[in-house]
Amino acid sequence: MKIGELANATATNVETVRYYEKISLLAPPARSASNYRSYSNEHLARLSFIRRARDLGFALEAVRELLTLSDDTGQSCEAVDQIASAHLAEVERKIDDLSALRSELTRVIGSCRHGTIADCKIIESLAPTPQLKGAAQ
Amino acid sequence: MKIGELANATATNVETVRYYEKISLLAPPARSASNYRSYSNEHLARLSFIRRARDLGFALEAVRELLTLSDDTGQSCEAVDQIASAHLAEVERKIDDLSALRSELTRVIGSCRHGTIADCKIIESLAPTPQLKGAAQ
DNA sequence: CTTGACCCTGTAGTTGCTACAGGGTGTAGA
DNA sequence: TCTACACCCTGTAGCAACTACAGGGTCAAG
Repeated sequence: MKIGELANATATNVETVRYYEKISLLAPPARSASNYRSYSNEHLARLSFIRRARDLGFALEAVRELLTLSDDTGQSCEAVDQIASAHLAEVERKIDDLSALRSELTRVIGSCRHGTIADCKIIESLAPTPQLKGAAQ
Repeated sequence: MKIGELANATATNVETVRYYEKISLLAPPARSASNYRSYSNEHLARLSFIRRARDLGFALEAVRELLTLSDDTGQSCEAVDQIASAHLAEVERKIDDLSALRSELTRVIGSCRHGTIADCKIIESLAPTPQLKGAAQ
């Protein structure tokens, strides 16, 4: 199949497919007489795997490792579990960070009395020790 | 004060300070005889504002707008409120996305029976229609 | 007078794409 | 047959927000 069909089948951008080939995440396919890329079902399966992993938020380097591991069917899946767990931990860390951010933003926005900038509690909470402004250097 | 002192006072990287100057977020300071940057307290206040806004997750372009607005003390703070609220909405969207991701990852990892890759539920949940593998192209 | 900490400019790297520019190919309709 | 159009090719530059050099200069202490 041609690159456009593959891209379509996996909801991927054509440029992204070529990018994956460039960084050796996807093997270079055969070429037609007119130099068009010609993909096999193996390529389709591989790209689908990549897409699914990306949808789960895995970094490209993690996807690369997962792909390698998935080929080594006899090995224990400990390494896979480890990559996924590390990723989950990272996701949880981000959620915690963003939740703290949300609280703070909600608080700051909630204090806004919708007056002028001079009285704006949002600006105030950003401006540190405003009395310094214009002071000697 | 010199760039190192300013950086220290605001928990910022020296390179980041120069970067902010380059993108015109921070005004170019005076220079010493030996061409060292020499910052005023105004610069300190400005950079502290930037840092605080960045800590709250505002994009640099949003910070730029907030800085401009903060100088216009007579104006209504509606625009400020709007920027902050839009940012909060974005943060909430990200939290939702990550929460969904967490659920899915937890489910996938939880199904792992710690056997071989061939039986690995994590790999399986990434691999789409695995029976296609190696099929004709 | 040398060592070390600091400062300077400018450029390239990071992640994961996306968007051209400037070409070639293939097919369907007038 | 011509031509329009959708698709394909390579290569490079751009995005956010820094970070990390390379290859220099400055300054104070010992």
